[in-house]
Amino acid sequence: MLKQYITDIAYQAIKEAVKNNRLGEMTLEQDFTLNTETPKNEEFGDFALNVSSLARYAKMSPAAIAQTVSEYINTDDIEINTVAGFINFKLGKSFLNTIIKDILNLKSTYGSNDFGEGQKVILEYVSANPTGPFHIGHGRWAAMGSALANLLKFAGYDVYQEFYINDAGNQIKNLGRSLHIRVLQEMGEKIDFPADETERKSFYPGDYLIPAAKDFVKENPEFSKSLTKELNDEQLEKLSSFAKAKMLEAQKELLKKFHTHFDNFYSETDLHKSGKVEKCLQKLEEKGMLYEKDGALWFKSSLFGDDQDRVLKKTDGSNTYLTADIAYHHDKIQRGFDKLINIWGADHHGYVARMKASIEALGDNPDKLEVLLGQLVNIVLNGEAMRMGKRKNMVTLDDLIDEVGVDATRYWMIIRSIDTTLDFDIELAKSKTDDNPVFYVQYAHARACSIFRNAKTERVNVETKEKIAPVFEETELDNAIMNADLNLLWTVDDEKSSASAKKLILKLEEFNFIIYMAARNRAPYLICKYLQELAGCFHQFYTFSRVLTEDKNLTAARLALVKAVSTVIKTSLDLLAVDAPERM
RNA sequence: GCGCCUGUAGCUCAGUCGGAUAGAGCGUCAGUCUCCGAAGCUGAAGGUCGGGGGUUCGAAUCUCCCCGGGCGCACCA
Repeated sequence: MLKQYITDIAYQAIKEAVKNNRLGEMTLEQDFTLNTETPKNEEFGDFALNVSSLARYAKMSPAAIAQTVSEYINTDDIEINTVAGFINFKLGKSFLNTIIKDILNLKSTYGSNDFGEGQKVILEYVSANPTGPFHIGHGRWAAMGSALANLLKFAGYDVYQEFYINDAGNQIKNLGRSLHIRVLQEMGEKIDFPADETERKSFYPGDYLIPAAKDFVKENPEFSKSLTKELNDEQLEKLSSFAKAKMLEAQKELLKKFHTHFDNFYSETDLHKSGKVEKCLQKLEEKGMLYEKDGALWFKSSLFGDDQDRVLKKTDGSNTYLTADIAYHHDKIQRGFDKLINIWGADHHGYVARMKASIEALGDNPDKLEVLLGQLVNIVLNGEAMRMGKRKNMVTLDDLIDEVGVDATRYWMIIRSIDTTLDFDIELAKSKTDDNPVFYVQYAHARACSIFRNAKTERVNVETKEKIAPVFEETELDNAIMNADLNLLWTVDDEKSSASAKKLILKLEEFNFIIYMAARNRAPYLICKYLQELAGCFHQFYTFSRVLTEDKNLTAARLALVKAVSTVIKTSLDLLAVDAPERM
């Protein structure tokens, strides 16, 4: 990427200057970092390097350092000037043309890099209980997780996506007992969920079990008839596993619809059956990490930075949720992953310390686990925020998607940094106006595509009814673009046209840096931000530069730029798994 | 009380892990379609970066103390 290129040039110059004793007391052993940035004010140049950080070593004024270093920079086609402690670089046309050529040649791989060095990453997200439909929060993790997976792959990681099914424990029994009530209702019995608030909490009274009950009765008529208000273990087991399978199936279907792909669904029940949980306990025991107290088995997690020790085996002999989770994460490491990245809701942040503690206790590096804590989602309806999680007005993800569509839902779920609470404004996400960044970006892509359509099809002048011949035959269009003389972009004597073209090309180049930053910070929202800026630059270019003209050569040059733009928009939207429409 | 996140323009948010005059979108106001999609573009107004100390050449950014908001502190999952 160009930023790196500039930084390298500057580093070489500093080296030369030091060798010639021009930088005061500066030596090369000194620990300094150079940071090339894009200036806020574009009049300064295309890139800027701040050398103030060298002042303390050189014992010279930043301005003098900038001046001296700039004398040792020699490159073709870059203009250099210094202001105070800054060295400013202005790129020549050859650089700009090369950027377009690169994009046209690299196509959908433009922007990718090997930052991840092929590290094997297991990315775990959503991991919901199979006890009901997803709520809106799950939607944020699903959108963000799948976008992050795409992004990390693009940045050179080897990513494996996994969904941990929390299908063990009491909640599954509660689900079975809830289905039981719905089945009895189906059979015509007058029965309902307990009215008492606390008792009701161990049931799932949502309507979504009604269709499941209908299916159950259809598939198990005799069994259903034999059911009474009292359940034996065998019956409960049958009901529970039926409901669980139904819920899981619905969840999988929705994930698919939501462009979220998992390589594997990992069942907690299977984990228990495999004996891995017991094995993991043994391992902890052997390492002296366990002790008994008050009839329970405890893990010395406080040795590794946790606030307090944690119970792994309850007094009744059963394992806690944590026990299975420890075994699960241990298993991930055993499967050979270098990096365990989890997306958890902020309400689980207390678990990070104990999870890391368990990894360390089992003899691995706790830094292998990276937990991304996502702040929660509020639904904003008519300008009023509704807390999610309140059972009454819980909006399911399915409802939300039906209301605003997959694309807009995904985009809005990704648009904010994971650290901030997301206000999801339903009306705004639905709106097909310029308030809505999704449409702004998609429109830019559609507009670019429409230029290509027009370039090769006959049009009619609305005013004169005259036919306008296509600029290029379909067969020659691609060739014309690939072989365009890009210097023509700069020969027109229209200040605004060339300025907007240059700004646009530099924005295209910035994509490399954005991918690097977004991957490094695990921050897919940066792609949204970038897309909006890129779309803005393109719209501006479009207003100042007519693409389809009678000058075939100029048209080809501008089409090449438009092609580069649509390529990068498409690549970016693909990373977000949001559609890039050719017309809207 | 302890822990994590957070407070930046009227609103929603950026701010590249200490650097140039703090940015963008929306909203407001003023312009802009005989021509490739006006779902667009141009311009203007708008901020003592929650408050106060500290660190240094330099702080929205680091540190400490207050104030406000969200989430969590189970032998539930």
